[in-house]
Amino acid sequence: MTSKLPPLSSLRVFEAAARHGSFTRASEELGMTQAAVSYQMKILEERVGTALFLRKPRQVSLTETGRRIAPVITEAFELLRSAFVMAEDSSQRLLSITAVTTFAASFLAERMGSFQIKHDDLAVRLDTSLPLVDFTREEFDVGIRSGGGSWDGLESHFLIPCDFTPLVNPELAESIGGIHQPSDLLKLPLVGISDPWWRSWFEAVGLPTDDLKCRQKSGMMLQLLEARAAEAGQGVAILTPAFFRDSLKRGTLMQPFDKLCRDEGYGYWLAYPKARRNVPKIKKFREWLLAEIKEFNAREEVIIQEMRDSGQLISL
Amino acid sequence: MTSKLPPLSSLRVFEAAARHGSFTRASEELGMTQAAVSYQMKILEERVGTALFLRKPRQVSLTETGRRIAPVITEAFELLRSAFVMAEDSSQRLLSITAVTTFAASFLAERMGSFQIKHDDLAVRLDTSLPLVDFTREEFDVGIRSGGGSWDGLESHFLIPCDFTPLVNPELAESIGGIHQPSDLLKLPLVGISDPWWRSWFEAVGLPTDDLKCRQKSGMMLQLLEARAAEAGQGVAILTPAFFRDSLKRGTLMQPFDKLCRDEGYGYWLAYPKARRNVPKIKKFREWLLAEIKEFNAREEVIIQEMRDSGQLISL
DNA sequence: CATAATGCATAAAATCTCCTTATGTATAGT
DNA sequence: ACTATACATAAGGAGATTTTATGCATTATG
Repeated sequence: MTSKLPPLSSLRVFEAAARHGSFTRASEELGMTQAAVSYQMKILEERVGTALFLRKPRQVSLTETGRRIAPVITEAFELLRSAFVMAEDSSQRLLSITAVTTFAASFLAERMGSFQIKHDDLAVRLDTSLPLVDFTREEFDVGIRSGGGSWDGLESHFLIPCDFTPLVNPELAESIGGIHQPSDLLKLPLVGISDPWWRSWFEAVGLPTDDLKCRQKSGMMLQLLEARAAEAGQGVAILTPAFFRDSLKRGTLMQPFDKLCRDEGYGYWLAYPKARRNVPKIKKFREWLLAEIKEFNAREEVIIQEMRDSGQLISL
Repeated sequence: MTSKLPPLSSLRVFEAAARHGSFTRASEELGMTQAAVSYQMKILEERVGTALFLRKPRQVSLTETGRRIAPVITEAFELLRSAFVMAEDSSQRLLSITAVTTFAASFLAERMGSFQIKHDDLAVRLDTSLPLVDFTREEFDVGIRSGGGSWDGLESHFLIPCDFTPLVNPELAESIGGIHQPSDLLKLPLVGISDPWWRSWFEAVGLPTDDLKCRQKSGMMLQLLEARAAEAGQGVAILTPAFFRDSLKRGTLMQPFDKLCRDEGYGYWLAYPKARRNVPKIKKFREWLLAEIKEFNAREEVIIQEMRDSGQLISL
């Protein structure tokens, strides 16, 4: 039923040759030699079983059959071309981001606007529902992940480290007469008590951790919930303060100590398939994001310095 | 301007894979291995810069982009296919014959009708204006030529030999008291006096040929004119009697002697490009023509025998 | 729940296609 | 006649495509 097509390469050559009425001219357009065009046309004619060109003295001209199919072939190739213009267009117009919730909510949410303004030709889809996207299975362009930053087939750029320190609602802190040393924290409920970050942090400040049971998974995914709980005064949470500058500034959260712990080697990363590193929309996003991160880090330094200077942070 | 197309072979594969939603199924349709399909899709996606399929557990599905271009690609391929169906159709529907005038006028003219009836799906173009067609330069399917039967790149089938003998208008013959021996012919004007056939024939019957000047070219092309002249009583012509059975039967021409000369190895041939021997319309024509020739030869034998028997032919 | 079957990916090796180079032929223009 | 143009052809090689063989993940089955 599906009548077999002639070699497609010969069709492309035919299309050009028919359009120019000249093998030489066609070869120039296609960037190949005249001999190659001649060869391809021979192949094609043999395959079709009919002459498509008449070899006149110093030129070729289409036969009846050739004249009949030429416009159809040309149209078909124009369709193909248009398909790929479409493909580029459509695939360039939508940037799909999958990001871990915390990062999306605290970092991206307030900054995507600037990206949209800068690249108003790009629509953005930001999805936080999937934990660790496999780019070959899900249709995303880039991902923001937490982890070690080394994934198979993926290019990754370090964004920010997983720093953490206890944050607490100031009123809650006041209710126990303020927090002056780490052990004061134990007077309050610990939000996310099974988060391994707690153990790390307590160990780092020299407190016993025997009665802390750690869950397997890091609480990074849950930071947002824990932060809300802490803001609501339900206890102390162990969080990445950089993500909660707003709350810290507003005063719904405070950071008692300057002691930050860090998951060494772990952090937030931008990641995308290596092979697609030069796709324009990905390039645009990468450049924008890394610039934002740079600015973000610079600001963090300033803020932390200010907090130290103003005595808001108890240095341990 | 002409945005470069991805490898066309990969497009064909994509078209099938998209249609089936399965690499394995596509590979079956295309008669290649599943690995090849997988490879081609990888190539294509790299080239386009976007995933076209999502690799789900036990199946693949089109991405947004893939879904967008798939129907366009399919349409393009359908166009291509249709072009070649058209090509076959159109090239199969018209049979172009180039034939030497004599053969066309005397043999084909009265028989083409039977061919048309037998193959009423075929239109026929019969052209006698070109002497020795080069099939690479002129758009003909088959040719009927006279000559040795060995042409470069052409398949050829012997049709009938170049027999010749003098023919004359019976009334003209009567005007000199009838023709009883070859030398009687000399009493009449010889039409086409410079035709080399005259020399051959006179030599064959033992008459001196000193005063005959021969032209280079055989008169085969001119037989028709000479025949008309002879019929009109303007002289004796040297002709292929098989071509003039009508006139002989009607009595506008008569053949005085049974002595036929023959250009050995020369004759009328059916010829066409070797490569096209299996093209249906050519096959049809060949088979029809060879059958007609067979029948024609059988009839000739009968006619000649009858003429001998009835004493119309003087045996030399 | 273990096992088989299905569907795709990948690596290595074998082909095979297609292109180039080099040359030949025919023709048109000078 | 001579030169330039346009196409054809042959040989050789580079590269693309395909196959084979295998692995992996998932679904279906006993």
